[in-house]
Amino acid sequence: MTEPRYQRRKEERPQEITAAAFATFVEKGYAGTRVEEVAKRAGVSKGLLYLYFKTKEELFKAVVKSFVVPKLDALVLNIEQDDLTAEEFLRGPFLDFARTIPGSPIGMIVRLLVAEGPKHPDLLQFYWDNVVSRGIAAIEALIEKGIQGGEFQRTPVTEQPLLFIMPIVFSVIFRLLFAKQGIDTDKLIDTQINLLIEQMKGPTS
Amino acid sequence: MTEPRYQRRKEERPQEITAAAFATFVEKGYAGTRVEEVAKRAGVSKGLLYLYFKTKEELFKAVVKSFVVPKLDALVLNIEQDDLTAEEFLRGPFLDFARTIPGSPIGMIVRLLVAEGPKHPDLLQFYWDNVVSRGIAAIEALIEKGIQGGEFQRTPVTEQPLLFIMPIVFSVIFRLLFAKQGIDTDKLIDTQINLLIEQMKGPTS
DNA sequence: ATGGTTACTGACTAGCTAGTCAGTAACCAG
DNA sequence: CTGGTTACTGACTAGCTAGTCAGTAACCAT
Repeated sequence: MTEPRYQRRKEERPQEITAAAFATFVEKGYAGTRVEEVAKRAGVSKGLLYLYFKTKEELFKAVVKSFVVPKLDALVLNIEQDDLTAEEFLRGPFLDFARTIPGSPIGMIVRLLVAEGPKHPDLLQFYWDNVVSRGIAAIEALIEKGIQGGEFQRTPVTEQPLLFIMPIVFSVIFRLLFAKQGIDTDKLIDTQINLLIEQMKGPTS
Repeated sequence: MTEPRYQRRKEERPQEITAAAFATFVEKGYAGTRVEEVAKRAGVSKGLLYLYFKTKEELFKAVVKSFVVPKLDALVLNIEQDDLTAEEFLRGPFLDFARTIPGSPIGMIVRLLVAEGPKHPDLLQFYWDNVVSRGIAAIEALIEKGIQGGEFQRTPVTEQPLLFIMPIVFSVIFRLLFAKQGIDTDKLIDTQINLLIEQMKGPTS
C-alpha cells in the first residue's frame, strides 16, 4: 500500500536531465554548476545521472547538442522552403531570428562556449561542423540565390557571410555583459543588415 | 656569508604579481588558475600574494584594470593628437588597432570578461566606464569630426558607433574559438570598415 | 653591533564537489 | 506469488584549492 518511491523511466531520463542541466548551466555557468543540483532539479539522484552521463563534461556536451542544433535547423529549413526573395527573407525571417537570439537562453550557450570552449576542443569541433559551418553555408546559398535572381551583385560583402552573423553574436555578448546600460541591440542589427542589403543591391536606389 | 633567501621589494611586488596573474589567467582562465601557481610564477609565496590582494577575485580585477586601460588610452590619445582626416584615421591607425587586438593577449581579456563578467558586476561596471563607453565616445568624436569636415554625411550608420567595434569583438571571439578552421578575420574587419566608410561618404564616388 | 619593524614564508585547515559503489526496490516474466 | 533483473538511491571518498597564521629573516635606525 506504500507509494512507490520512484518510477523507472529509462527512456525519459536523459531528456529530463539535459533539460535540468541546461537551466542550471545557463544560470550558473559550467564551473558554477554542481552536478548534485542538476540531479535534484531533474528529480533523480546523483548516482543515476552518472549512469546516463559518464562525466560532467559529457553532460555539458549533450546539452549543447540537444538545444542548439534544432534551433538552427528550423532556420535553415526556412531558407530552403520559403519562396521569398533573398531580400525579403533577410528582412523577414532572418531578421526575426537575429533579433530573437540575443535575448533567448540560446544566447547563453554562446557565452558558455566562449567561456568553456577552449577546454573542450571536440565540443568546438562539433559546434563548428553542426552549427557554424552550416549557418555560413545557408547564408552563402541565400546570397547566391539573390545574385542568380538579379537582386544582388557580387561585391566584397558577398564573399563574407560572417558579416551577417556578426551582429547576432556581438549582440548576444553585449547584452549579456552590459544589459544594465540599456543598449538597443535591435537597432544595431537592423542597421547592419540594412547596410549589407543596400550595398549588395548596388548604388542604384 | 649565506645568500639572502629573498629580497624585500614592497614597491615592485604588485606589478610582478599582476603580470604573472595575467599570463596565468590567459592560459588557464579564471577558474582554472590556481593562486599558488601565480605566486610561484611571480617568485613569491602564496601568503605574500594574499598580503597584496585580499582575494583571488580582487587579483583578477587588478589584472583587467592594469592591462586593458593603457591599451585603449593609447588609441584615444592618437585620435586627439593626429592631424589625419577621419577617413585616413579609420583606414590607418584604427584599422591597425582593430587587426592587432584579436591576436593579442588583450583579446583574451575579452574572453575572461565574457566568461566571468556575470559573476563580477562591479568589474563590468568598471570596464564599461573605463573602456567601452570611452571607446564609443572616441568613435563618436571621430565621426563627428568627419561630418564637420565635410567628409561624411549623417546616416543611420553614424548613429551606431558600435558598428565599428563589433568586428573587433567578433574577431576576438571567433579566432579564440575557431582558430583551427583558419578564418581570415583581417579580411572581415577590412570589409566592414570599408563598408562603413563608403556608406558614410555617400553614393557619390 | 643590535634590536625593532615588517616583508615574507610555507605548512596547515576548512570546505567544497566530482565521481563511486554497495545496497534497495520497482518492475516483470513465468 | 515469486524470484530475477536492473533502474535507481544516497552515503561515502578522494582530491583539490582558497585563504590563514605563527614563525622567520631581511632590512634599517640608532
